[in-house]
Amino acid sequence: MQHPTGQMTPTPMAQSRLPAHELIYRRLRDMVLYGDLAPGQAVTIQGLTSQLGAGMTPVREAIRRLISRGALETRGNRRVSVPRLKIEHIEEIIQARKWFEPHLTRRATVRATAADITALTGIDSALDDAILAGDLRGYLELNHRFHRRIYDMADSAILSEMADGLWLRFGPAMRVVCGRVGTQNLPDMHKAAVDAIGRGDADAAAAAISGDVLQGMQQLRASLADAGEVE
Amino acid sequence: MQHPTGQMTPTPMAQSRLPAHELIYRRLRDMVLYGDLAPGQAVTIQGLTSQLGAGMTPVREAIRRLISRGALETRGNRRVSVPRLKIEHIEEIIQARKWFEPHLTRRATVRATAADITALTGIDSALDDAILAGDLRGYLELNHRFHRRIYDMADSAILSEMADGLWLRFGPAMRVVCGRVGTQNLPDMHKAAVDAIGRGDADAAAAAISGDVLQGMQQLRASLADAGEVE
DNA sequence: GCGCGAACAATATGATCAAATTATGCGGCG
DNA sequence: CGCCGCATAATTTGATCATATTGTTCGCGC
Repeated sequence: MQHPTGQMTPTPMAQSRLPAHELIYRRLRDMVLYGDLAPGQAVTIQGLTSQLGAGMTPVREAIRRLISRGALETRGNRRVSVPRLKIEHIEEIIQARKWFEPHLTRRATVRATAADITALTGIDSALDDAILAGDLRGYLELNHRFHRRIYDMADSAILSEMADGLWLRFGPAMRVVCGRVGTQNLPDMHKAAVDAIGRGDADAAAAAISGDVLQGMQQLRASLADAGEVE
Repeated sequence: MQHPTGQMTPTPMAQSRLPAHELIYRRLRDMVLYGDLAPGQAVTIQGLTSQLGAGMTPVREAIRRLISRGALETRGNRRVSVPRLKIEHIEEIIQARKWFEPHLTRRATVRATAADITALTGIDSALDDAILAGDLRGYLELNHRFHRRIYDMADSAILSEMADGLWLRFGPAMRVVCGRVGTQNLPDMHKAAVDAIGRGDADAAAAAISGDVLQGMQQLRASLADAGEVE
């Protein structure tokens, strides 16, 4: 029962008794995560207060939290904007995910319940639909949800939070790249992963997830190397 | 009302005026990091406003940032306190550092300059003094500075930030443990590490740092396993 | 043991101040 | 006569605060 920082939304059944700064944070986080905010775009605090109809303080706190997680950055002295992902930062993210993802997948595999398997299968099925429909936003959201479900299964609060934080960094760039490439030839080794997890084969599951992640990250890197700038 | 009589920041040079929320954040972070706040201790926002002589908004933002990094937690619904490190969380931190530290050390080794070596040597020398003097706070601070200097040398903004964030989680517990054990028999494989970095021997450097970190973390785990509760 | 209310602490707002960016106007130079 | 650069004004935006509001805790009387 611990999501005090609120970077994870475990259940969609959220209590509406949550403070405003928490709600604002989640909305802003999702906007970053699923590409509603473009890389380089400025994020003004007063713009958000009017756009979201909220007061200044909750918005400020939400922005600070996003900055703290690397989802936003302060440029120059005070202005805040969505970071433009640099090539060396992608390298770092690749290195990190190359360790985090198989590690968490292994732990998830040995802890997986039947409910977990059906949940993963369901998410992946919905993800296929989104791909076929060309629903970019749906793809991004379901893909993230798939991986985060595995994080949750791993029962590693700290490591999951760290791995999840990486998504905030490549989210905006991912949106741009997918918008260019299209949703058709996106990596999807999810079925192999779910299968391996269901069999309890941690090695195979870790390999499948690693392959999935690596493929996606390398596509991101390649697309970003082409057009060094993404606006 | 309160005009800063001067920017007498101890070590850094002429730092242009940083916003209050940034200064408060750093002070609070250091308090967590070096054990001025005990695990489980409550952190009230109004207490800090009066203690630090600051307004509410900067304090709130600083606290949010610390929560976001796992340095503080919201207990129940609203109250904020320093987290009590649980044994399973230590396991996670150990796993993470077991990957982060050698990775960053390798990168640091191939990028090390002469200035880096002298800096590391200087920090480690001061650290020895602190140990001899039984200066616990000095030990904690210099030990952290030593490792963070290596992070900086690795030139990996994202990974460094993640690795550094882990310190916020075990900082308070580390203080308690060191207070019990004393500063004498604390791990210090720093000299071997600096030596290896100076030789450009990435493998040896990574091994030394790994040993140093593992030793410290295992001591932490052992001490915490003894007295499950730390007050 | 169980409400009830007082005290306390966090949440949220809008006002106010300060900084930075953009717009503007003036004079000199080509 | 028109263009450029610099200085200054205007506007936008961020930082901070005092205060009102809301929710939580805890002691007191029943």
